[in-house]
Amino acid sequence: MVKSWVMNPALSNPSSNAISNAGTGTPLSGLPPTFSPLYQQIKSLITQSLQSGEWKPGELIPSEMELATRFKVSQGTVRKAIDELAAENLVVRRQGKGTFVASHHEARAQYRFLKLMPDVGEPHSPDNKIIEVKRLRAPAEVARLLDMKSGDSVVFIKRIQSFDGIPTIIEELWLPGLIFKGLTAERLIEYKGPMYGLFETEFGTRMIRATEKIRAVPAAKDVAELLEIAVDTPLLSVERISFTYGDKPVEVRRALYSTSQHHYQNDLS
Amino acid sequence: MVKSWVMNPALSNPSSNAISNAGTGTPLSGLPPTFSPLYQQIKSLITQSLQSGEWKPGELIPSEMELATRFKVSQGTVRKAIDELAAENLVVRRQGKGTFVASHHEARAQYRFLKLMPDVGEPHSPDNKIIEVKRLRAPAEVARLLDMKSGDSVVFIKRIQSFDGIPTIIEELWLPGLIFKGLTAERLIEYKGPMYGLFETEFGTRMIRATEKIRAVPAAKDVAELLEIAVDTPLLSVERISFTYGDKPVEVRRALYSTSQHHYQNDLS
DNA sequence: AAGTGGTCTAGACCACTTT
DNA sequence: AAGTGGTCTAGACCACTTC
Repeated sequence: MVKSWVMNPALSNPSSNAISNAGTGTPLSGLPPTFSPLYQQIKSLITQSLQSGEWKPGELIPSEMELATRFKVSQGTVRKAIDELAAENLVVRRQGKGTFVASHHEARAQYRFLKLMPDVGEPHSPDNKIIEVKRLRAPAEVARLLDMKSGDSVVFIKRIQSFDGIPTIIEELWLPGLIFKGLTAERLIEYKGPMYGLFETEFGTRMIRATEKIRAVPAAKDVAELLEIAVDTPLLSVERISFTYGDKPVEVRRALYSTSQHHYQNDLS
Repeated sequence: MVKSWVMNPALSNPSSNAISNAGTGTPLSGLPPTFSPLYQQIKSLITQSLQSGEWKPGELIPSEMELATRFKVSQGTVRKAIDELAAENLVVRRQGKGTFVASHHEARAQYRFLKLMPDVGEPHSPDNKIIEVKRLRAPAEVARLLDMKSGDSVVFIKRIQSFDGIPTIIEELWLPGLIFKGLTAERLIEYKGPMYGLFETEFGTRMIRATEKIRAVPAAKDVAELLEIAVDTPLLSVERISFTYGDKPVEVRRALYSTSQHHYQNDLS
Protein backbone atom coordinates (compact mmCIF):
# COMPACT_ATOMS: atom_id res chain seq x y z
CA MET A 1 0.00 0.00 0.00
CA VAL A 2 1.29 3.43 -0.89
CA LYS A 3 1.75 5.62 2.16
CA SER A 4 1.28 9.38 2.49
CA TRP A 5 4.23 11.61 1.76
CA VAL A 6 6.09 8.81 0.06
CA MET A 7 6.83 8.98 -3.63
CA ASN A 8 4.61 6.60 -5.55
CA PRO A 9 6.97 4.00 -7.04
CA ALA A 10 4.87 3.85 -10.15
CA LEU A 11 5.37 7.58 -10.60
CA SER A 12 9.08 7.74 -9.84
CA ASN A 13 10.15 4.68 -11.78
CA PRO A 14 10.80 5.65 -15.41
CA SER A 15 10.65 2.02 -16.53
CA SER A 16 7.14 1.65 -15.14
CA ASN A 17 4.29 1.63 -17.57
CA ALA A 18 2.29 3.82 -15.26
CA ILE A 19 3.16 7.00 -17.11
CA SER A 20 5.34 7.91 -20.02
CA ASN A 21 6.91 11.10 -18.79
CA ALA A 22 7.84 10.02 -15.27
CA GLY A 23 10.82 11.91 -14.00
CA THR A 24 10.21 15.05 -16.02
CA GLY A 25 7.65 16.74 -13.82
CA THR A 26 8.22 19.25 -11.09
CA PRO A 27 7.84 17.06 -8.02
CA LEU A 28 9.23 14.02 -9.77
CA SER A 29 12.56 15.32 -10.97
CA GLY A 30 15.41 17.16 -9.35
CA LEU A 31 16.90 16.67 -5.95
CA PRO A 32 16.10 16.61 -3.15
CA PRO A 33 12.72 15.00 -3.74
CA THR A 34 9.81 17.12 -2.63
CA PHE A 35 7.65 14.36 -1.14
CA SER A 36 4.48 16.23 -1.86
CA PRO A 37 1.19 14.39 -1.39
CA LEU A 38 0.35 11.86 -4.06
CA TYR A 39 -2.67 13.79 -5.29
CA GLN A 40 -0.47 16.86 -5.81
CA GLN A 41 1.89 14.79 -7.92
CA ILE A 42 -1.05 13.52 -9.95
CA LYS A 43 -2.29 17.07 -10.30
CA SER A 44 1.10 18.13 -11.64
CA LEU A 45 1.11 15.32 -14.16
CA ILE A 46 -2.36 16.21 -15.39
CA THR A 47 -1.38 19.87 -15.62
CA GLN A 48 1.62 18.88 -17.71
CA SER A 49 -0.65 17.04 -20.11
CA LEU A 50 -2.85 20.12 -20.34
CA GLN A 51 0.15 22.36 -20.93
CA SER A 52 1.67 20.08 -23.54
CA GLY A 53 -1.57 20.03 -25.50
CA GLU A 54 -2.08 16.29 -25.08
CA TRP A 55 -5.65 17.23 -24.23
CA LYS A 56 -6.84 20.43 -25.91
CA PRO A 57 -9.39 22.99 -24.69
CA GLY A 58 -12.90 21.64 -24.99
CA GLU A 59 -11.73 18.04 -25.23
CA LEU A 60 -12.56 15.17 -22.91
CA ILE A 61 -9.77 13.97 -20.68
CA PRO A 62 -9.50 10.32 -19.57
CA SER A 63 -11.95 9.17 -16.93
CA GLU A 64 -11.01 9.08 -13.27
CA MET A 65 -10.81 5.30 -13.34
CA GLU A 66 -8.56 5.34 -16.38
CA LEU A 67 -6.24 7.91 -14.84
CA ALA A 68 -6.22 5.95 -11.58
CA THR A 69 -5.14 2.83 -13.46
CA ARG A 70 -2.54 4.71 -15.46
CA PHE A 71 -1.02 6.34 -12.40
CA LYS A 72 -1.45 3.29 -10.19
CA VAL A 73 -3.38 5.14 -7.51
CA SER A 74 -6.94 4.93 -6.25
CA GLN A 75 -9.80 6.75 -7.91
CA GLY A 76 -10.16 8.90 -4.80
CA THR A 77 -6.67 10.28 -5.21
CA VAL A 78 -7.27 11.17 -8.85
CA ARG A 79 -10.55 12.71 -7.81
CA LYS A 80 -8.90 15.03 -5.33
CA ALA A 81 -6.37 16.13 -7.95
CA ILE A 82 -9.10 16.86 -10.49
CA ASP A 83 -11.20 18.61 -7.83
CA GLU A 84 -8.43 21.17 -7.39
CA LEU A 85 -7.95 21.59 -11.12
CA ALA A 86 -11.69 22.22 -11.45
CA ALA A 87 -11.54 24.78 -8.63
CA GLU A 88 -8.77 26.56 -10.57
CA ASN A 89 -10.91 26.56 -13.72
CA LEU A 90 -8.43 24.44 -15.64
CA VAL A 91 -10.98 21.67 -16.23
CA VAL A 92 -14.75 21.39 -16.09
CA ARG A 93 -16.54 18.35 -14.70
CA ARG A 94 -19.82 17.19 -16.21
CA GLN A 95 -21.68 14.43 -14.41
CA GLY A 96 -22.36 11.45 -16.63
CA LYS A 97 -20.17 12.84 -19.42
CA GLY A 98 -16.67 13.23 -18.09
CA THR A 99 -14.10 15.90 -17.39
CA PHE A 100 -13.28 18.46 -20.08
CA VAL A 101 -10.42 20.86 -20.59
CA ALA A 102 -11.69 24.37 -19.88
CA SER A 103 -12.02 26.68 -22.86
CA HIS A 104 -12.56 30.39 -23.39
CA HIS A 105 -15.16 29.47 -25.99
CA GLU A 106 -17.61 28.40 -23.30
CA ALA A 107 -20.27 30.88 -22.29
CA ARG A 108 -19.43 30.43 -18.63
CA ALA A 109 -15.91 31.74 -19.19
CA GLN A 110 -16.90 34.98 -20.94
CA TYR A 111 -17.27 37.18 -17.89
CA ARG A 112 -14.33 35.90 -15.91
CA PHE A 113 -12.02 38.35 -17.67
CA LEU A 114 -14.55 41.05 -18.50
CA LYS A 115 -15.53 42.85 -15.32
CA LEU A 116 -17.05 45.94 -16.91
CA MET A 117 -20.80 45.76 -16.48
CA PRO A 118 -23.57 48.09 -17.66
CA ASP A 119 -25.12 50.14 -14.83
CA VAL A 120 -28.55 49.08 -16.07
CA GLY A 121 -29.60 46.11 -18.16
CA GLU A 122 -28.00 42.78 -18.89
CA PRO A 123 -24.34 42.46 -19.85
CA HIS A 124 -23.71 41.73 -23.50
CA SER A 125 -20.73 41.42 -25.80
CA PRO A 126 -19.16 44.60 -27.18
CA ASP A 127 -18.51 45.47 -30.80
CA ASN A 128 -14.79 45.37 -31.47
CA LYS A 129 -13.01 47.75 -33.79
CA ILE A 130 -9.37 47.04 -34.50
CA ILE A 131 -7.44 50.28 -34.84
CA GLU A 132 -3.99 48.94 -35.38
CA VAL A 133 -1.97 45.73 -35.44
CA LYS A 134 1.78 45.82 -35.88
CA ARG A 135 5.02 44.21 -34.88
CA LEU A 136 7.55 46.15 -32.90
CA ARG A 137 10.48 45.88 -30.53
CA ALA A 138 9.29 45.46 -26.97
CA PRO A 139 9.59 48.64 -24.92
CA ALA A 140 11.65 48.11 -21.76
CA GLU A 141 8.62 48.14 -19.45
CA VAL A 142 6.60 45.68 -21.56
CA ALA A 143 9.62 43.41 -21.95
CA ARG A 144 10.07 43.36 -18.19
CA LEU A 145 6.44 42.46 -17.58
CA LEU A 146 6.48 39.74 -20.25
CA ASP A 147 9.75 38.34 -18.93
CA MET A 148 11.42 39.03 -22.29
CA LYS A 149 14.48 40.97 -23.33
CA SER A 150 14.04 44.60 -24.23
CA GLY A 151 13.86 44.84 -28.02
CA ASP A 152 12.43 41.36 -28.54
CA SER A 153 9.63 41.17 -31.08
CA VAL A 154 6.11 41.76 -29.82
CA VAL A 155 2.73 42.05 -31.49
CA PHE A 156 1.01 45.32 -30.69
CA ILE A 157 -2.75 45.63 -30.96
CA LYS A 158 -4.91 48.69 -30.44
CA ARG A 159 -8.67 48.46 -30.44
CA ILE A 160 -11.87 50.13 -29.33
CA GLN A 161 -14.87 48.34 -27.90
CA SER A 162 -18.36 49.78 -28.04
CA PHE A 163 -21.56 48.91 -26.24
CA ASP A 164 -24.78 49.87 -28.02
CA GLY A 165 -22.77 52.03 -30.35
CA ILE A 166 -21.11 53.95 -27.55
CA PRO A 167 -17.30 53.68 -27.57
CA THR A 168 -16.43 52.58 -24.03
CA ILE A 169 -13.11 50.76 -23.93
CA ILE A 170 -9.88 51.66 -25.64
CA GLU A 171 -7.08 49.20 -25.13
CA GLU A 172 -3.56 48.38 -26.21
CA LEU A 173 -2.11 44.88 -26.06
CA TRP A 174 1.42 43.55 -26.28
CA LEU A 175 1.92 39.85 -27.02
CA PRO A 176 5.16 37.86 -27.39
CA GLY A 177 5.98 37.85 -31.11
CA LEU A 178 7.36 34.33 -31.01
CA ILE A 179 4.11 32.83 -29.78
CA PHE A 180 1.71 34.94 -31.83
CA LYS A 181 3.55 34.63 -35.10
CA GLY A 182 0.75 34.64 -37.65
CA LEU A 183 -1.50 37.14 -35.89
CA THR A 184 -2.81 39.74 -38.33
CA ALA A 185 -5.40 42.49 -38.27
CA GLU A 186 -7.47 40.53 -40.80
CA ARG A 187 -7.56 37.45 -38.59
CA LEU A 188 -8.55 39.53 -35.58
CA ILE A 189 -11.28 41.35 -37.47
CA GLU A 190 -12.85 38.31 -39.12
CA TYR A 191 -12.75 36.27 -35.91
CA LYS A 192 -16.04 36.11 -34.07
CA GLY A 193 -16.01 35.42 -30.35
CA PRO A 194 -13.70 36.17 -27.45
CA MET A 195 -10.10 37.07 -28.25
CA TYR A 196 -8.80 34.60 -25.68
CA GLY A 197 -10.70 31.96 -27.62
CA LEU A 198 -8.74 32.86 -30.73
CA PHE A 199 -5.50 32.75 -28.77
CA GLU A 200 -6.14 29.26 -27.44
CA THR A 201 -7.37 27.77 -30.72
CA GLU A 202 -4.98 29.36 -33.17
CA PHE A 203 -1.89 29.87 -31.06
CA GLY A 204 -2.14 27.10 -28.48
CA THR A 205 -1.85 29.58 -25.65
CA ARG A 206 -4.53 29.50 -23.00
CA MET A 207 -4.84 32.37 -20.50
CA ILE A 208 -5.56 30.91 -17.10
CA ARG A 209 -4.93 33.78 -14.72
CA ALA A 210 -4.45 37.53 -14.72
CA THR A 211 -3.64 40.40 -12.42
CA GLU A 212 -5.03 43.89 -12.81
CA LYS A 213 -3.88 47.22 -11.43
CA ILE A 214 -6.58 49.87 -11.54
CA ARG A 215 -6.22 53.62 -11.33
CA ALA A 216 -8.23 56.73 -12.18
CA VAL A 217 -6.71 58.92 -14.87
CA PRO A 218 -7.78 61.91 -16.98
CA ALA A 219 -8.56 61.38 -20.66
CA ALA A 220 -5.80 62.70 -22.92
CA LYS A 221 -6.74 64.50 -26.13
CA ASP A 222 -6.41 61.52 -28.49
CA VAL A 223 -8.21 59.23 -26.11
CA ALA A 224 -11.00 61.74 -25.58
CA GLU A 225 -11.56 61.95 -29.32
CA LEU A 226 -11.73 58.18 -29.76
CA LEU A 227 -14.16 57.79 -26.86
CA GLU A 228 -16.11 60.87 -27.86
CA ILE A 229 -15.81 62.50 -24.45
CA ALA A 230 -14.35 65.71 -23.07
CA VAL A 231 -10.62 66.00 -22.45
CA ASP A 232 -9.73 65.20 -18.82
CA THR A 233 -12.84 63.13 -18.23
CA PRO A 234 -11.91 60.63 -15.48
CA LEU A 235 -11.35 57.13 -16.85
CA LEU A 236 -10.53 53.78 -15.30
CA SER A 237 -7.01 52.71 -16.21
CA VAL A 238 -6.68 48.93 -16.09
CA GLU A 239 -3.29 47.33 -16.59
CA ARG A 240 -3.60 43.60 -16.98
CA ILE A 241 -0.94 40.94 -17.11
CA SER A 242 -2.21 37.53 -18.22
CA PHE A 243 -0.50 34.24 -17.49
CA THR A 244 -0.64 30.82 -19.06
CA TYR A 245 0.50 27.50 -17.58
CA GLY A 246 3.56 27.69 -15.40
CA ASP A 247 2.75 31.28 -14.46
CA LYS A 248 4.31 32.44 -17.68
CA PRO A 249 3.20 36.00 -18.61
CA VAL A 250 1.90 36.14 -22.20
CA GLU A 251 -0.06 39.36 -22.43
CA VAL A 252 0.24 42.94 -21.28
CA ARG A 253 -2.93 44.92 -21.74
CA ARG A 254 -3.49 48.58 -20.95
CA ALA A 255 -7.10 49.62 -21.12
CA LEU A 256 -9.08 52.78 -20.45
CA TYR A 257 -12.71 52.31 -19.44
CA SER A 258 -15.30 55.02 -19.72
CA THR A 259 -17.48 54.57 -16.65
CA SER A 260 -20.31 56.96 -17.39
CA GLN A 261 -22.70 54.08 -18.09
CA HIS A 262 -20.66 51.11 -16.90
CA HIS A 263 -18.80 50.07 -13.78
CA TYR A 264 -16.06 47.61 -12.91
CA GLN A 265 -17.74 44.87 -10.91
CA ASN A 266 -15.68 43.02 -8.34
CA ASP A 267 -16.75 40.42 -5.83
CA LEU A 268 -14.72 39.95 -2.66
CA SER A 269 -15.18 36.51 -1.21
CA MET B 1 -26.32 2.47 5.52
CA VAL B 2 -27.33 5.99 4.54
CA LYS B 3 -27.65 6.40 0.79
CA SER B 4 -26.91 9.43 -1.33
CA TRP B 5 -29.69 11.93 -1.85
CA VAL B 6 -31.68 10.47 0.98
CA MET B 7 -32.36 12.48 4.09
CA ASN B 8 -30.29 11.26 6.99
CA PRO B 9 -32.80 9.91 9.54
CA ALA B 10 -30.64 11.20 12.34
CA LEU B 11 -30.90 14.67 10.87
CA SER B 12 -34.57 14.71 10.01
CA ASN B 13 -35.86 13.14 13.21
CA PRO B 14 -36.37 15.83 15.87
CA SER B 15 -36.45 13.25 18.64
CA SER B 16 -33.02 11.98 17.70
CA ASN B 17 -30.12 12.95 19.90
CA ALA B 18 -27.99 13.58 16.86
CA ILE B 19 -28.52 17.32 16.92
CA SER B 20 -30.51 19.74 19.01
CA ASN B 21 -31.89 21.99 16.31
CA ALA B 22 -32.99 19.38 13.82
CA GLY B 23 -35.90 20.57 11.77
CA THR B 24 -35.00 24.23 11.92
CA GLY B 25 -32.38 24.33 9.19
CA THR B 26 -32.83 25.26 5.59
CA PRO B 27 -32.69 21.82 3.98
CA LEU B 28 -34.21 20.11 6.97
CA SER B 29 -37.44 22.01 7.37
CA GLY B 30 -40.24 22.94 5.05
CA LEU B 31 -41.80 20.92 2.33
CA PRO B 32 -41.09 19.43 -0.06
CA PRO B 33 -37.77 18.09 1.27
CA THR B 34 -34.78 19.25 -0.71
CA PHE B 35 -32.83 15.98 -0.68
CA SER B 36 -29.54 17.77 -0.98
CA PRO B 37 -26.37 15.75 -0.40
CA LEU B 38 -25.68 14.83 3.21
CA TYR B 39 -22.50 16.90 3.35
CA GLN B 40 -24.47 19.96 2.22
CA GLN B 41 -26.93 19.41 5.03
CA ILE B 42 -24.05 19.11 7.48
CA LYS B 43 -22.55 22.27 6.03
CA SER B 44 -25.81 24.10 6.59
CA LEU B 45 -25.97 22.94 10.19
CA ILE B 46 -22.42 24.06 10.88
CA THR B 47 -23.12 27.41 9.21
CA GLN B 48 -26.13 27.84 11.47
CA SER B 49 -23.97 27.28 14.52
CA LEU B 50 -21.53 29.89 13.20
CA GLN B 51 -24.34 32.34 12.53
CA SER B 52 -25.99 31.79 15.90
CA GLY B 53 -22.73 32.49 17.68
CA GLU B 54 -22.51 29.02 19.21
CA TRP B 55 -18.87 29.14 18.08
CA LYS B 56 -17.43 32.65 17.94
CA PRO B 57 -14.73 34.05 15.63
CA GLY B 58 -11.31 32.76 16.66
CA GLU B 59 -12.74 29.87 18.64
CA LEU B 60 -12.18 26.18 18.10
CA ILE B 61 -15.10 24.23 16.70
CA PRO B 62 -15.68 20.55 17.57
CA SER B 63 -13.37 18.05 15.90
CA GLU B 64 -14.39 16.20 12.77
CA MET B 65 -14.84 12.99 14.73
CA GLU B 66 -17.02 14.72 17.29
CA LEU B 67 -19.19 16.32 14.63
CA ALA B 68 -19.42 13.01 12.79
CA THR B 69 -20.67 11.34 15.95
CA ARG B 70 -23.08 14.16 16.70
CA PHE B 71 -24.55 14.15 13.20
CA LYS B 72 -24.38 10.35 12.84
CA VAL B 73 -22.38 10.48 9.62
CA SER B 74 -18.88 9.42 8.70
CA GLN B 75 -15.84 11.61 9.27
CA GLY B 76 -15.40 11.89 5.51
CA THR B 77 -18.79 13.53 5.11
CA VAL B 78 -18.05 16.08 7.83
CA ARG B 79 -14.67 16.65 6.21
CA LYS B 80 -16.22 17.52 2.88
CA ALA B 81 -18.60 19.97 4.55
CA ILE B 82 -15.76 21.68 6.44
CA ASP B 83 -13.61 21.70 3.30
CA GLU B 84 -16.18 23.87 1.58
CA LEU B 85 -16.55 26.15 4.59
CA ALA B 86 -12.78 26.59 4.63
CA ALA B 87 -12.79 27.39 0.89
CA GLU B 88 -15.37 30.10 1.63
CA ASN B 89 -13.19 31.53 4.39
CA LEU B 90 -15.76 30.84 7.08
CA VAL B 91 -13.42 28.55 9.03
CA VAL B 92 -9.69 27.96 9.12
CA ARG B 93 -8.15 24.52 9.45
CA ARG B 94 -4.94 24.01 11.42
CA GLN B 95 -3.34 20.61 11.28
CA GLY B 96 -2.83 19.09 14.71
CA LYS B 97 -4.86 21.84 16.38
CA GLY B 98 -8.35 21.77 14.97
CA THR B 99 -10.73 23.93 12.97
CA PHE B 100 -11.29 27.54 14.00
CA VAL B 101 -13.95 30.08 13.20
CA ALA B 102 -12.43 32.64 10.84
CA SER B 103 -11.86 36.12 12.26
CA HIS B 104 -11.03 39.54 10.86
CA HIS B 105 -8.44 39.86 13.62
CA GLU B 106 -6.15 37.40 11.85
CA ALA B 107 -3.34 38.86 9.79
CA ARG B 108 -4.27 36.66 6.83
CA ALA B 109 -7.68 38.34 6.60
CA GLN B 110 -6.43 41.94 6.50
CA TYR B 111 -5.95 42.29 2.77
CA ARG B 112 -9.01 40.40 1.65
CA PHE B 113 -11.10 43.56 1.90
CA LEU B 114 -8.36 46.13 1.31
CA LYS B 115 -7.32 46.02 -2.32
CA LEU B 116 -5.58 49.38 -2.48
CA MET B 117 -1.83 48.75 -2.70
CA PRO B 118 1.11 51.14 -2.81
CA ASP B 119 2.75 51.39 -6.26
CA VAL B 120 6.12 50.85 -4.58
CA GLY B 121 6.99 49.26 -1.25
CA GLU B 122 5.17 46.86 1.00
CA PRO B 123 1.51 47.32 1.93
CA HIS B 124 0.90 48.58 5.43
CA SER B 125 -2.04 49.67 7.53
CA PRO B 126 -3.35 53.21 7.10
CA ASP B 127 -3.87 55.83 9.79
CA ASN B 128 -7.56 56.35 10.35
CA LYS B 129 -9.12 59.70 11.10
CA ILE B 130 -12.78 59.72 12.02
CA ILE B 131 -14.48 62.83 10.64
CA GLU B 132 -18.00 62.18 11.73
CA VAL B 133 -20.24 59.60 13.35
CA LYS B 134 -23.96 60.17 13.62
CA ARG B 135 -27.32 58.53 13.50
CA LEU B 136 -29.76 59.35 10.77
CA ARG B 137 -32.74 58.15 8.81
CA ALA B 138 -31.67 55.92 5.96
CA PRO B 139 -31.79 57.66 2.58
CA ALA B 140 -33.92 55.77 0.08
CA GLU B 141 -30.96 54.42 -1.87
CA VAL B 142 -29.09 53.20 1.22
CA ALA B 143 -32.24 51.66 2.65
CA ARG B 144 -32.78 49.78 -0.58
CA LEU B 145 -29.23 48.42 -0.59
CA LEU B 146 -29.43 47.41 3.07
CA ASP B 147 -32.80 45.78 2.58
CA MET B 148 -34.34 48.18 5.11
CA LYS B 149 -37.25 50.59 4.98
CA SER B 150 -36.52 54.14 3.94
CA GLY B 151 -36.25 56.22 7.09
CA ASP B 152 -35.06 53.38 9.33
CA SER B 153 -32.22 54.31 11.67
CA VAL B 154 -28.69 53.93 10.32
CA VAL B 155 -25.26 54.78 11.70
CA PHE B 156 -23.34 57.08 9.39
CA ILE B 157 -19.55 57.20 9.53
CA LYS B 158 -17.21 59.42 7.59
CA ARG B 159 -13.48 58.95 7.79
CA ILE B 160 -10.18 59.59 6.04
CA GLN B 161 -7.34 57.11 5.76
CA SER B 162 -3.75 58.17 5.23
CA PHE B 163 -0.66 56.29 4.16
CA ASP B 164 2.66 57.78 5.29
CA GLY B 165 0.86 60.97 6.19
CA ILE B 166 -0.73 61.32 2.76
CA PRO B 167 -4.55 61.37 2.83
CA THR B 168 -5.56 58.71 0.32
CA ILE B 169 -9.01 57.35 1.09
CA ILE B 170 -12.14 59.21 2.05
CA GLU B 171 -15.10 57.04 2.79
CA GLU B 172 -18.65 57.14 4.06
CA LEU B 173 -20.36 54.16 5.66
CA TRP B 174 -23.95 53.36 6.46
CA LEU B 175 -24.71 50.59 8.94
CA PRO B 176 -28.07 49.27 10.21
CA GLY B 177 -28.81 51.18 13.42
CA LEU B 178 -30.44 48.22 15.09
CA ILE B 179 -27.32 46.07 14.84
CA PHE B 180 -24.74 48.74 15.58
CA LYS B 181 -26.54 50.25 18.53
CA GLY B 182 -23.67 51.35 20.78
CA LEU B 183 -21.29 52.45 18.06
CA THR B 184 -19.78 55.84 18.88
CA ALA B 185 -16.98 57.98 17.50
CA GLU B 186 -15.01 57.41 20.71
CA ARG B 187 -15.20 53.64 20.35
CA LEU B 188 -14.11 53.83 16.71
CA ILE B 189 -11.22 56.15 17.50
CA GLU B 190 -9.85 54.24 20.48
CA TYR B 191 -10.16 50.90 18.72
CA LYS B 192 -6.94 49.59 17.28
CA GLY B 193 -7.09 47.13 14.42
CA PRO B 194 -9.38 46.48 11.49
CA MET B 195 -12.88 47.92 11.66
CA TYR B 196 -14.43 44.59 10.65
CA GLY B 197 -12.69 43.14 13.69
CA LEU B 198 -14.51 45.63 15.89
CA PHE B 199 -17.78 44.79 14.18
CA GLU B 200 -17.42 41.07 14.79
CA THR B 201 -16.28 41.33 18.43
CA GLU B 202 -18.47 44.13 19.68
CA PHE B 203 -21.55 43.74 17.56
CA GLY B 204 -21.56 40.04 16.70
CA THR B 205 -21.72 40.77 13.01
CA ARG B 206 -19.12 39.17 10.81
CA MET B 207 -18.64 40.37 7.22
CA ILE B 208 -18.11 37.35 5.02
CA ARG B 209 -18.57 38.66 1.49
CA ALA B 210 -18.78 41.94 -0.38
CA THR B 211 -19.43 43.32 -3.84
CA GLU B 212 -17.77 46.43 -5.22
CA LYS B 213 -18.72 48.68 -8.12
CA ILE B 214 -15.84 50.82 -9.31
CA ARG B 215 -15.92 53.98 -11.37
CA ALA B 216 -13.68 56.93 -12.17
CA VAL B 217 -14.99 60.28 -10.97
CA PRO B 218 -13.66 63.83 -10.63
CA ALA B 219 -12.86 65.17 -7.16
CA ALA B 220 -15.47 67.65 -5.92
CA LYS B 221 -14.34 70.74 -4.04
CA ASP B 222 -14.83 69.40 -0.51
CA VAL B 223 -13.23 66.07 -1.37
CA ALA B 224 -10.29 67.78 -3.04
CA GLU B 225 -9.66 69.81 0.10
CA LEU B 226 -9.73 66.77 2.36
CA LEU B 227 -7.41 64.79 0.11
CA GLU B 228 -5.23 67.82 -0.54
CA ILE B 229 -5.47 67.53 -4.31
CA ALA B 230 -6.74 69.71 -7.15
CA VAL B 231 -10.42 69.92 -7.89
CA ASP B 232 -11.47 67.49 -10.65
CA THR B 233 -8.51 65.16 -10.07
CA PRO B 234 -9.67 61.69 -11.21
CA LEU B 235 -10.46 59.41 -8.28
CA LEU B 236 -11.54 55.80 -7.96
CA SER B 237 -15.10 55.59 -6.70
CA VAL B 238 -15.70 52.30 -4.90
CA GLU B 239 -19.19 51.42 -3.73
CA ARG B 240 -19.14 48.38 -1.51
CA ILE B 241 -21.98 46.34 -0.10
CA SER B 242 -20.95 43.86 2.59
CA PHE B 243 -22.88 40.79 3.57
CA THR B 244 -22.97 38.61 6.66
CA TYR B 245 -24.39 35.10 7.05
CA GLY B 246 -27.45 34.37 4.99
CA ASP B 247 -26.40 36.95 2.38
CA LYS B 248 -27.81 39.68 4.56
CA PRO B 249 -26.44 43.14 3.61
CA VAL B 250 -25.06 44.96 6.65
CA GLU B 251 -22.87 47.71 5.26
CA VAL B 252 -22.93 50.25 2.46
CA ARG B 253 -19.62 51.95 1.92
CA ARG B 254 -18.82 54.67 -0.58
CA ALA B 255 -15.14 55.40 -0.88
CA LEU B 256 -12.96 57.63 -3.02
CA TYR B 257 -9.39 56.46 -3.58
CA SER B 258 -6.59 58.75 -4.66
CA THR B 259 -4.52 56.66 -7.06
CA SER B 260 -1.51 58.89 -7.53
CA GLN B 261 0.68 56.58 -5.46
CA HIS B 262 -1.59 53.58 -5.03
CA HIS B 263 -3.59 51.24 -7.24
CA TYR B 264 -6.50 48.88 -6.81
CA GLN B 265 -5.07 45.40 -7.13
CA ASN B 266 -7.29 42.66 -8.46
CA ASP B 267 -6.46 39.09 -9.31
CA LEU B 268 -8.58 37.25 -11.83
CA SER B 269 -8.41 33.52 -11.35
C1' DA C 1 -26.76 -1.75 -20.13
C1' DA C 2 -22.60 0.60 -19.66
C1' DG C 3 -19.81 4.42 -18.44
C1' DT C 4 -19.16 8.79 -16.20
C1' DG C 5 -18.74 11.78 -12.23
C1' DG C 6 -20.98 12.44 -7.28
C1' DT C 7 -21.77 10.81 -2.63
C1' DC C 8 -20.89 8.05 1.45
C1' DT C 9 -18.65 4.80 4.31
C1' DA C 10 -14.94 2.36 7.04
C1' DG C 11 -10.48 1.86 8.02
C1' DA C 12 -5.62 2.74 7.83
C1' DC C 13 -1.64 5.46 8.42
C1' DC C 14 0.87 10.10 8.42
C1' DA C 15 2.16 14.87 10.06
C1' DC C 16 1.56 18.08 13.46
C1' DT C 17 0.46 19.86 18.09
C1' DT C 18 -0.29 19.52 22.86
C1' DT C 19 -0.18 17.02 27.17
C1' DA D 1 0.71 9.18 24.44
C1' DA D 2 -3.32 11.23 22.78
C1' DG D 3 -5.85 14.13 19.75
C1' DT D 4 -6.23 16.81 15.58
C1' DG D 5 -6.49 17.45 10.65
C1' DG D 6 -4.29 15.37 6.08
C1' DT D 7 -3.73 11.61 2.89
C1' DC D 8 -4.89 7.23 0.73
C1' DT D 9 -7.40 3.16 -0.16
C1' DA D 10 -11.34 -0.04 -1.38
C1' DG D 11 -15.85 -0.66 -2.07
C1' DA D 12 -20.64 0.54 -2.46
C1' DC D 13 -24.42 2.93 -4.41
C1' DC D 14 -26.61 7.09 -6.80
C1' DA D 15 -27.55 10.51 -10.62
C1' DC D 16 -26.79 11.54 -15.17
C1' DT D 17 -25.63 10.67 -20.02
C1' DT D 18 -25.06 7.88 -23.93
C1' DC D 19 -25.58 3.72 -26.54
